[in-house]
Amino acid sequence: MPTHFEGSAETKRALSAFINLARATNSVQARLTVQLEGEGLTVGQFGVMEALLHLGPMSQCTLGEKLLRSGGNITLVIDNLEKHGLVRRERQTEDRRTIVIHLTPKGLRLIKRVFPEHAKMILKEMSQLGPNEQEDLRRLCRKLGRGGKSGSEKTKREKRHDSSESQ
Amino acid sequence: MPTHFEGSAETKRALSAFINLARATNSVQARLTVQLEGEGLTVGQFGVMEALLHLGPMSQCTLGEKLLRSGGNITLVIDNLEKHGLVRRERQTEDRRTIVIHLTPKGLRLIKRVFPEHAKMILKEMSQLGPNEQEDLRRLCRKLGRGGKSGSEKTKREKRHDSSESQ
DNA sequence: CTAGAATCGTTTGATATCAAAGCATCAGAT
DNA sequence: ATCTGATGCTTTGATATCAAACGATTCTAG
Repeated sequence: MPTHFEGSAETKRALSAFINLARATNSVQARLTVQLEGEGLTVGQFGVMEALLHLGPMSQCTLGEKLLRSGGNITLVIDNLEKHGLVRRERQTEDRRTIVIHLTPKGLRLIKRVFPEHAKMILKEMSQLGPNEQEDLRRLCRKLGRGGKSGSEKTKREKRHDSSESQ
Repeated sequence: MPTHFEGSAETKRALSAFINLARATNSVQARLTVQLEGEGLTVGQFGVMEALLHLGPMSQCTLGEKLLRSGGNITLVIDNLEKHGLVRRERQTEDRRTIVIHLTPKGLRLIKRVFPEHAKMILKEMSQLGPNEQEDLRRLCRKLGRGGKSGSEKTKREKRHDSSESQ
C-alpha cells in the first residue's frame, strides 16, 4: 500500500498502523503457507480439511459459509482435494442437490498429523510477542475486525463471544 | 483457520491472537477492496499506480521488488492497467530488456483522486481504535512482521527504521 | 397437479499469485 | 570476435477467488 504519503499526523498514524498490520499478517501467513505446501496442501485445502476434522462431514454449501468462500471456489478446492484422494463427495438421497464432503482415511491421517504441527508453528510465530502482547493484539484486532457493526449489536456480541471464545 | 482446537493455554492464546489478526486484516481489507472496485481498480492495480504516483516511473522488475510480487504477476497487472489506458509501457534504448512503466494522464488523474479517498477510508477503518491503540497495534505488528530475522540484525534495522519510518 | 421460486453445485469469465520455462538482450571473460 | 552466464519480461501451468449464469432438484402457492 502507501510507500509514501503526506497528511496530518492523524492520517499518518492510521496509515502506518494499517500498513504494519497488513505486512505482519502477510509475512506470518507466507511462512505458514510454506509449511503447508511442504505437506502438499494449500491454505484453502487445509482450511477445508481442518473444518471437516473438527466439525465433521458437511455439505459444500456449509463449508463455503464456514470458511467464507464462494461456491465456485469450494468446488475447485474440493476438486483438487478429491484428486489427491484426501476427501470424497457423497450425494445425499433426501436432497439430491446436496453433496456432503467426507475426509478419506488418507485425508484423516494427513490432517491429524498436519494440524498440530501447524498449530505449533503458529505458536512459534506468535511467540515473537509475549503473552500480554498476544492478548493486546487479540483484543485490538477483535475490535478492528468488527468494523461496520452497530454499537448496540456490538455490545451483545461482545458478551456472547466472551463465553464461547475459549472454545 | 482453527474453528475448534484444544491445547495448552499458551497454545490457545497464540492461536486466538493469530485468528483474530487474520480475521481483522481480512475484514478491513475486504472493505477497502470494495471501495477500489467501485473505481474499477483491483488492489494489485491500485498498488502499482500508487507506487508510480509517489515514486515515479519505474521498470516492471522494480515494481515487482517494491510490491513484493512475482514477475509474471506484474506482467498481468500491467497488461490489465494498459488495457484500461491507465499506464503505458516504454522499452528503454540503453537496455532493451527493460520496460519502464508510466502513468498515462488518465491514470494520473484517477490515482490522484482515488489515493486520498482510499487513505481517508483507511483512516476511517482504523478510527475504530484510538490513537494510542493504533500506536500499540503498529508496534505489535512491526514486531511480529520481523519473524525470521536474527537478533543483532533486528537491532540494527530497528534503529535505522525508526529514523525513516515517519516517511 | 402444475408453474414459479428457491436452493445446491458446476461452469464460465475475469483477475490474481506463484514457480518454472522460454526468449531476447546485456555483460564479462577468453 | 565469440561464448557463457546473468538479467528482464513473457508465457505456461497450477491454484485461488469472485460474480454471474446455468442445470438439476426441491419447495411452495394456486
